[in-house]
Amino acid sequence: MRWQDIDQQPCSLARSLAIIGDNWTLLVLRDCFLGVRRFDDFQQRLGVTRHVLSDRLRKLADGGVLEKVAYQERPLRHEYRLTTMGRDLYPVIAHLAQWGDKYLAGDAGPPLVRVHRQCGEPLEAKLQCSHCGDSVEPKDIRLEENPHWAGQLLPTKAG
Amino acid sequence: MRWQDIDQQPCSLARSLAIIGDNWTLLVLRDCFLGVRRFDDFQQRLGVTRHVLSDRLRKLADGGVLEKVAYQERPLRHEYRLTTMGRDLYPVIAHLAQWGDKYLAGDAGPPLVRVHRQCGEPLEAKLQCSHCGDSVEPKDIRLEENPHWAGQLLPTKAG
DNA sequence: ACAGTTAGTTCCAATTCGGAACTAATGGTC
DNA sequence: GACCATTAGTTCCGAATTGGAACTAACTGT
Repeated sequence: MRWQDIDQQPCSLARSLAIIGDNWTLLVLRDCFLGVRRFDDFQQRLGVTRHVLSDRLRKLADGGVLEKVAYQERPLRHEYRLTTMGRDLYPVIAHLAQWGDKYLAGDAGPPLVRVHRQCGEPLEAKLQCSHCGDSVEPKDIRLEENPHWAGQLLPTKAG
Repeated sequence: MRWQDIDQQPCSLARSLAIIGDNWTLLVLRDCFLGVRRFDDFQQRLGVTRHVLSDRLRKLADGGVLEKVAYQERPLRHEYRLTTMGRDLYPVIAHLAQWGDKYLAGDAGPPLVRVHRQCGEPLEAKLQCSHCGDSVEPKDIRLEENPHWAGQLLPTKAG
């Protein structure tokens, strides 16, 4: 199977990765959350080649994560802004950065600290059930298959 | 800059992506959380080619996300198991799958529902501050640079 | 002796990437 | 008017990676 066909899978993770799972794409989104909006700014901060950046921005815009907005005419110029759909990816990025802070920081410690403005404390994100408020680990989750794909999604004991 | 050098960046997200940001890798981890452990099972479920799978499993093991454990000798066979570091990626996968459920599900709805065993309700993950308990959005976060990289990480207004 | 199992490795053509140069549309300066 | 600067890309080429298939290694069972 080719990676580009991964969005055909009946799996929400696979479909998400079809939009944001390419190399460089999550770093583009990191910079979006830092306020970067213009092509050359992305290119200089990331060091990615221009045609790869062009491809990734197009995929993000096609996927609805970013929107391309004209910020001037004569000459016509566009910038890229997060949509609501894009802003909803913030928890993914926050958890991934926190994981890197925990396991991959060097001697100087984490490069950035994310401070919660309202309470002034560094953010410590945990996976919590918003129904009961308890924190959630993998073993606390039971998966229920949508009957439409019954028996096709989960591995069997046989392998 | 080459993607393979991205782990040199002073950015926790970039360093995380150096381990788990390649195509297919997060789908390998999805299957790990479903209990898949063996090479051929990953290969058949994912449809990825064998040498790419081999490469990704090696990177995950080298990165400390999976450990390679012998489950028999004569002939020697290994399986891949999540480490604590690997299990700590569950929030990333849960949020990403939830995002796909919300924005990318087809007419039949999300393929899987993640039920919190303790309370019996479907998991609705939100980014929350574990200090004050409030839910957190991008605009609620202020970034503080580690002085070691002062002025080098965040974009300037000038671009 | 021969098929089956499991975890890979090897080979090749096709695709994608990294690096650099180039284009297009326009404004500002000498 | 000629020339440089800005911005967002596109084009070109050699190198690296991928997808697909076949092959290897080390056994077990019949």
